[in-house]
Amino acid sequence: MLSFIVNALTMWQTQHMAEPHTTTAGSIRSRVRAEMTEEIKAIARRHLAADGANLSLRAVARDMGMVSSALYRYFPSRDDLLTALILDAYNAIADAVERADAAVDQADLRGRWLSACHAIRRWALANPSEYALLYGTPVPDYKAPRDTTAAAIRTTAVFGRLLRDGVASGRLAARPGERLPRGVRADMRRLRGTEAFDVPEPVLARGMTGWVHVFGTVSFELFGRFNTVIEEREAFFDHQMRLIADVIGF
Amino acid sequence: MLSFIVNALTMWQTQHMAEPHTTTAGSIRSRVRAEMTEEIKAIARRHLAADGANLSLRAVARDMGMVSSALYRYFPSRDDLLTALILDAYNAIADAVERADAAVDQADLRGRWLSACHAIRRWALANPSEYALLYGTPVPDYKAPRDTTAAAIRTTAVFGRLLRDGVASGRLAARPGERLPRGVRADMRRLRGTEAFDVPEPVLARGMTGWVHVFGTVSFELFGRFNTVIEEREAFFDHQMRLIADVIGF
DNA sequence: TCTACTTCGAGAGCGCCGCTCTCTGATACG
DNA sequence: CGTATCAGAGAGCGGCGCTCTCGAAGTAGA
Repeated sequence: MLSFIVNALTMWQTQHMAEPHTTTAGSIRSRVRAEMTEEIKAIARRHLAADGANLSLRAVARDMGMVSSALYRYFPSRDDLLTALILDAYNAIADAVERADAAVDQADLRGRWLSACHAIRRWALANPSEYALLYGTPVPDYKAPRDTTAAAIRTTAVFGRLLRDGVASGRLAARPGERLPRGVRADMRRLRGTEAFDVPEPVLARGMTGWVHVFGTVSFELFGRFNTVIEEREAFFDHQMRLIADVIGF
Repeated sequence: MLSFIVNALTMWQTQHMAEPHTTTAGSIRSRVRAEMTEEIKAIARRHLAADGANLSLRAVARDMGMVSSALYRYFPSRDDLLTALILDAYNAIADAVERADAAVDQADLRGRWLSACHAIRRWALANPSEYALLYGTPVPDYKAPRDTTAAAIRTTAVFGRLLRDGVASGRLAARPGERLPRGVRADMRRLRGTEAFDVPEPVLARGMTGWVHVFGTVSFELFGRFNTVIEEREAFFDHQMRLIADVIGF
């Protein structure tokens, strides 16, 4: 089906043969290959949105106008295609959250927190199947490759920066008499080793409450726990996030 | 395979023929049928625990020593088998939570809250696949039958009773100046219509923070978000639930 | 007790699925 | 220009959910 792209690029190459070194032959193949890969992912995303997590390679291949075995030239297995989608999704939600955070006056910690939280919810509602891929039930024995965890941390790092900015501005600090249980304290201390989360242990612990609560609330809404319970979901979400902002100290 | 049960029961019936009315012939069939149904569910649960949510009817049938089509005498489809498992699981976790709540001095609201929360986490850790079935990504176009929602509410009703007992004892009340956004207030007022949740709107709203946070924390742990982040998970969970107890007012 | 009816399991088969292997024709390159 | 590389097609494997038909066995009523 997409052979017209190949043909077009081949014609393009032929027309420009007089100018060598602008593009090697190899890079043409790889460009076509990259475009095909992107189109496969785009179609796969459409199927994901339509049919939920039961992504069928054969259905994607049909939509591409190719036979299923041909897809294996681009992704060695269904899991690898899913991994690619997951990686893209992690980066997409991180982009959204980073943008939302940056759109607010950097001194307004509470505003940045709320903006970031709503960005997560909006992205999740707009891309429910992809959100479920990231934050829902993990696929049975799917082992997340290293790249995905690196992309996953981008979103949480935004919250880490919020905490650090809060500490830097004096807004956030360990409260007098605030003590953490030994085990919690040990984990928080270890996490401080990561530069993005280098804040006093009690502050970090409160931040994790927020981290859990944002995604917990979004997942509850998306996974249907609010059906027949909460009607005004954006209002409820906003209220919850403000309440947690108070807990954190924003 | 299980024809030995049929045979045994038939023999039993033959031996007791002198005493009519103790068991009608029809009830023998239905007893065997009930035992078969239970065994199918038991095997299905084992498969669920082993292979995750990709439950295969054919595999269950193989373990039962029957051909796959025979299973359809007991469950009209794979979804119906899953529904049965879900229903059982809702009741199992509700049993655990109710027991945990009842095990603590009824006047000790904070203790009851913590006991119930830990019961949820313990049950989830002991039955991860079933927990995922209940609180994880919903199956694409699986429509939860009415029975399941009735069973699902048993667990949340425990938290409702906690709130009501708190209000009755004077421990919980709307705080001076505490106001809810219009949308949230409307939802809370509607929910008060359910007897189990008839507490002042602001108290109910705080209770829902707890509801979301318990399951949010458990899901995060179970779905792997704490990997390489939280090592001391029980301590972290306990800390989180105590923090939320403060928020609620327990 | 004999007969009509119900129930159950087996078997074959349908159209899906992920995945593999082999073959062919087009492209890239020395 | 010949050779090596690569993309796609096609056939096929075993597994899946599910349907239909058939015969054997159990049940119930005269």
